[in-house]
Amino acid sequence: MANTITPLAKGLRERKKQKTRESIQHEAMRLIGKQGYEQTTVEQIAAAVEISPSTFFNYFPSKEDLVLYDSYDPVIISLMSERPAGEPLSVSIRNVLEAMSGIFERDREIILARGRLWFEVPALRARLWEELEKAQVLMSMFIAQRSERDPGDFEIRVIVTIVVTAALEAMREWLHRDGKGSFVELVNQALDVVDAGARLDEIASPPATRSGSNA
Amino acid sequence: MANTITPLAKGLRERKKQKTRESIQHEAMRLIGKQGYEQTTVEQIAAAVEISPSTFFNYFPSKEDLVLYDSYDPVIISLMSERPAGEPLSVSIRNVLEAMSGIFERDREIILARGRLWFEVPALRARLWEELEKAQVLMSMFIAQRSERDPGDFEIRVIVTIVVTAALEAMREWLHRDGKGSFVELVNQALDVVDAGARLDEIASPPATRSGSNA
DNA sequence: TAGATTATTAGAGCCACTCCAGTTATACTG
DNA sequence: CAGTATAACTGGAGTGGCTCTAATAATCTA
Repeated sequence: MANTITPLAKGLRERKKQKTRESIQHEAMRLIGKQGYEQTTVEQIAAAVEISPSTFFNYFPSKEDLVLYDSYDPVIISLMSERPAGEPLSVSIRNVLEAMSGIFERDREIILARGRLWFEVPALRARLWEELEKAQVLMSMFIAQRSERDPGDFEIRVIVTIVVTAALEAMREWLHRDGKGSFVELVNQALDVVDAGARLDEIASPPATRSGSNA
Repeated sequence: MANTITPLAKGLRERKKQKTRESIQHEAMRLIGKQGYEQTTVEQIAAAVEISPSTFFNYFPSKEDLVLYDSYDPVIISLMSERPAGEPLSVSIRNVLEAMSGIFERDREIILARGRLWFEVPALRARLWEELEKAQVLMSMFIAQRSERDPGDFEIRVIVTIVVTAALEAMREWLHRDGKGSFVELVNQALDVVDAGARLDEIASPPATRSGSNA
């Protein structure tokens, strides 16, 4: 897929490298789309791109990274850093996503394909979490700065993790609906739940509570 | 570690199997504790228990399961199902954990050791998420039943994922503090954040901040 | 064009994990 | 208590992701 960011490569070396990188990803996605992730071996991908398997690992540290790698992060980070200081995280996310909804719509098909892989292939789902954790660390730093707290602050981390997983759940739902409808809207819905304190009764009518939570 | 649940094995076969299973886990934890997870091979573990590597995989589908496996789930499920219908999930969790705090204190050392592994070894952290997802499905079913909604309901899933990840973050914090202090209390703190709608300003006063964010 | 970098490669090797066929130990039946 | 069904255990061969290394080839710098 044509990359949004084409950093005007300098030397032949750089250009060639970038081309190889893209070739690998392209061929890999093609093969994986046809055969499935687990059924596609690194050897096959390497063969398709006409490089040696060794070289594959020069470009991607693992087969997983191949699928995980995307170019949205810098955009998100940049947008996030433009948000005003006092703003609650969930609001920031709403705004950032709103600003990105164009990109999402444009890349809908690709996001769909990759998203499906994420959730269907256990190895990838697992790795996805790793990536999200990195994102969370970043976000924690943002909020910490805004609020003059420590980036390692427990409450901040909780807030971040809540918001991120809510968004992820929205992604899952979106995939579940086969990419029909607006992803951004689903995230907003998920964030509504967050804002409501994750209580069902704030959303629907509560059933007859014989409650009496002791302790 | 002596299992809480000793189901009064019937035949010799069953008893022997259980003993082997425990041996494997015991020896494995010993080796891992001494050498680290990645440095400990299945072959070594098998050798220590005097079984063949093939047999290892008869007992545990993967090396990861070895560390992940625990016996709290049934307890939690049972306690959860006793919670009254209208109760918000975060409240249920608070109560369930309160009821389990005795167990947590008793098994403190083991939980600490395993917890550290979870978060330090990437492969395990990844698998942990898989397990948590299963737990989330279960919880969704509980709430769905209570609230007469569909178990696949988007909002329910969001609520569940929020609460679970908040609790997990509490676990991380607890480990970060080397197991000092009460785990249950940390979970409560995390759930406070959930209840407050994941907003910092509900917790602390918003600062003046010179914001910084340029771009 | 010479020399320093950097990319590419084959090959050997590690380890988790699978599959299979043969053996051995327990359980059940008459 | 023998005989057979059943399930556990085993070695061995194989796969695939991934690492390391040492040699070679391509590109860049001067």
